[in-house]
Amino acid sequence: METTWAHQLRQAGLRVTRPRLSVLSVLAEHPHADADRIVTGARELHPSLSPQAVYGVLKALVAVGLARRIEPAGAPALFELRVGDNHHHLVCRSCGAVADVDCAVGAAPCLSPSDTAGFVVDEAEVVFWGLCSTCRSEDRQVLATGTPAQAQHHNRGGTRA
Amino acid sequence: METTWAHQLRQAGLRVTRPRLSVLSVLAEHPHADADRIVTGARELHPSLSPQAVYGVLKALVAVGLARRIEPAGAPALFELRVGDNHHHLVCRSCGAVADVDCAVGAAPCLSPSDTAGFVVDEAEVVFWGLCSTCRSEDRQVLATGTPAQAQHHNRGGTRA
DNA sequence: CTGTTTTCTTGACTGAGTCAAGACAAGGCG
DNA sequence: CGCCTTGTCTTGACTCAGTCAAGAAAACAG
Repeated sequence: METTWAHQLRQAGLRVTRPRLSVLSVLAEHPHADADRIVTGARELHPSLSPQAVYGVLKALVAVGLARRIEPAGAPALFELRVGDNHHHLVCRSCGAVADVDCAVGAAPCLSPSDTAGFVVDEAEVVFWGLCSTCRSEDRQVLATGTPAQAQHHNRGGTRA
Repeated sequence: METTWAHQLRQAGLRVTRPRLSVLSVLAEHPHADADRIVTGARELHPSLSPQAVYGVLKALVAVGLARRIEPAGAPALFELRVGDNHHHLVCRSCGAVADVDCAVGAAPCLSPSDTAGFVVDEAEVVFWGLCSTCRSEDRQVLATGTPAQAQHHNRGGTRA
């Protein structure tokens, strides 16, 4: 497995370094991690790793197509290793948890707008907003308990599938 | 026209103030403006207007449903007055220009994911990424002239429909 | 093993947006 | 019409995510 990362890096023309392998391994474990979580996770494998190094690694991985960057509105960017299949995302309004959804309609751009207004479209990005099952039950509990405080972002950047 | 804004504000339970009317009028002229452009534009009507006031006004307008906030990846948030019809957006990768697209499939959520992974979805947000006609011709020109520099973001936050 | 080139570390910096305290204005009431 | 309350705006400090740049370190070709 780890060896596979090395191969993929080399094939992409990137050197195989500990920071890169660490970041890849964190991404494999946490399929929708933000930069901060990646720093924390990768430091278990490479304690001296700096945030800037992670930003650099992520930029490189995205540039060669080994990772993909997604930016749900109002949250820091998330990164995932699932690339090349133009899948979409479910995002929880309450906790920020993200889940993958296979693209129903074949290859990118899986949808086409009715009127392109002169644009040449190459990708359709779809984000489904809603509440994950955990937050729904929490909200019910909150209501049942009588606590009126409205649900806020409890634990941003979740990775629960 | 201006009077209509006043009515809408009052109906929403907001006081009618010069900053709010100025922001609304800028949004009417520039249907996809970012905060910065709104500050600049609104200052023509109300020179002492501060950026923070604009942030406050925008937050209030969004909260009462008079405006909608969109956040294309990699760009500052944009605001629009077209609300309540769950339409979607075309975004130019090169200059950031945004155009509206009517939602092909009825009311929100106009799409439903195949597998909701336990989420309860209430909105499907769609962004079509591509190149606007202007940037396409510019890029062709660049190629024709032999300049190898790849197209970057020339003029973010455009409002061209 | 050595040299070249990429990559990482360290640290300063930017841009977008938030938070908080006090000044000011909108509009209800007398 | 003018005062008073309350919501809104101004001013200014601050946060968070991410970028830029210079030098140190590590990868890999030979």
